[in-house]
Amino acid sequence: MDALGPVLSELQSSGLKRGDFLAVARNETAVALCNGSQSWLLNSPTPVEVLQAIEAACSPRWVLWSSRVDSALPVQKVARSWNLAAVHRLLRGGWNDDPSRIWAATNALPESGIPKLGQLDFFRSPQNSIFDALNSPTNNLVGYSAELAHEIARGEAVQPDGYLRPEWVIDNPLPTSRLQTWARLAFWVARWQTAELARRDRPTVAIATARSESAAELLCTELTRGGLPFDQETAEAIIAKHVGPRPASLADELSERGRRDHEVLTKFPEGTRVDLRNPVDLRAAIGRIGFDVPDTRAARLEPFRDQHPAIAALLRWRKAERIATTYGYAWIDENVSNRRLRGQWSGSDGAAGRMTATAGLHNMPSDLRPAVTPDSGFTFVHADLGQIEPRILAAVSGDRALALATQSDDLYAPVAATLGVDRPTAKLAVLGAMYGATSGVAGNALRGMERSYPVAMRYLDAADRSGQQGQSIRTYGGRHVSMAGGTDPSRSAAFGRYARNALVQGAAAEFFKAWVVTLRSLLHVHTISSEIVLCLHDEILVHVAQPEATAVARMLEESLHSASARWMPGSTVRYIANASITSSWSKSA
DNA sequence: TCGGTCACGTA
DNA sequence: CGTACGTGACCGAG
Repeated sequence: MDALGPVLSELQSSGLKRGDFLAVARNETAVALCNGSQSWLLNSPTPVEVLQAIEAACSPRWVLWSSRVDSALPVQKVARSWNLAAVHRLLRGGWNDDPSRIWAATNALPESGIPKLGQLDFFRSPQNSIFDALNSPTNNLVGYSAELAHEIARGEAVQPDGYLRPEWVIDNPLPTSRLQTWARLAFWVARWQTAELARRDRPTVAIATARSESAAELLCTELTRGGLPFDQETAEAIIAKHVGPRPASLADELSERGRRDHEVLTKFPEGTRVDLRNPVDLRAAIGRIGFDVPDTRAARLEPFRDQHPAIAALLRWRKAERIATTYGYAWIDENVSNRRLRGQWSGSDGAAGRMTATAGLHNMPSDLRPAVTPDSGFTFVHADLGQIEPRILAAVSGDRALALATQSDDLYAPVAATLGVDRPTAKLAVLGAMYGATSGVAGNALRGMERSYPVAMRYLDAADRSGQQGQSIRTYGGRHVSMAGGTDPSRSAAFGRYARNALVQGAAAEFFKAWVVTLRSLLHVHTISSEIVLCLHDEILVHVAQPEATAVARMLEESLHSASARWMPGSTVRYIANASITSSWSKSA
């Protein structure tokens, strides 16, 4: 820590201002920093304190390689950050975000050439070498410092062909000897990414998205660590209702399973031998009792529920089987501890950029939601965004008529009035347009959409055409969505729908994250003892000390307004958050 | 042991 | 023949 004093004063005298990039790489005993002109290595048994002191003195924008490598940025709550992996996914689309790919992108090197460990052809063709690039007047590396050029020339981290050395990339935790280089490289990648975003049609929006996505990564780290408050006893009681009590042994489990199967099998004709878990076999058996179905999905069988006892029994069996296999006792044993259900959170998926989570956090059956309960003395504040996708469509397409409809609490009411159809039809027409539905939408309603909301419809059509032509697209916030493969004629319609949906779903995901990260910092600034414990695409759950619940509910609203104003300045689109204070997740849905 | 298919939960 | 995700059972190839 003795070294911290000089570093602090050097940082301050270097002209580092609030929000300026400061790259950091750390392990358990050391921290490396780079501000572009200088870099430092501090050996410290308490790297956390080092970063906190710098945060307090300078509040920079911390540049991190990724939340996996640097998950322990200890100044998360207040810190501004720039997550190279998250911004890389924004720039390039998809979910690949390892340092070797990020570095390759920064240096305009093809991903196909990224060396794998054990591959010894380091000295590939000299074209595309980083030295050529440095000497080219049109390179992507303009602005590299002499120091970084030397770093590269030394060849420690970077091969002669410009790629990161594979053996350099995989070390975790990072060796202290490499921290300073990691920090230097990070700084320049951040600068390059910023320049790349600044070249976009809407540079301010793109950079704001990059910051928001970076903050969302910090939130994901917190969600992964913190977990979802969960009452195991309640959950096991619900599971028991479906599949019986917790089996005492494997034999017990098997006999319970056999009993459930038997309930269904007896409903089939005498002597039927069918494996309920084998869809091909099952389809044949269903055919023999008179139902010729293309597949055996629940939705397909539902119409015949009352026509044969075997169908009804099978549908009940399916529900129980889902609980037994996916959300049963094993699921609890694997994912629940200390009253928390924990899964791995990711800030953006591979397609349109929604958050994802493992351990069933995003697809837990609603039957089990009553088990999501606050700690004693705490409560939940729950909110979901009402009709978010059509509102987002109104915003990103710039359709003034649709924006006018968003003024209503129920957007579909004015749309129905405009189209001259009933509300359910209006809703189908709007959703159908966004998702590219080809059936089930009344023709006159669709024509009404074209007539009344031409700007929104053209926006969706343009996306559809891009998808069909295999032309990649960008969301409002600047996320690249690859349409590679869309040129396959047999799949062009599917790509059209995919593109259409990606622009709406993707922008909604960006909006949602802007909202939650705003709330996250607002909660912290007001030192409310609360945590965001769940994000579900348009839904958020905050775990909060009871007396502060109403304050949190207020902040939900406040953060929605400030986030939407920042997300699209001057927009007249109205967003709705339905907030409630509740003692279990289920009661709020 | 792996990838593909089916199925199903959530939004 | 609306989209996305994560998960698990089963099948068949290796």
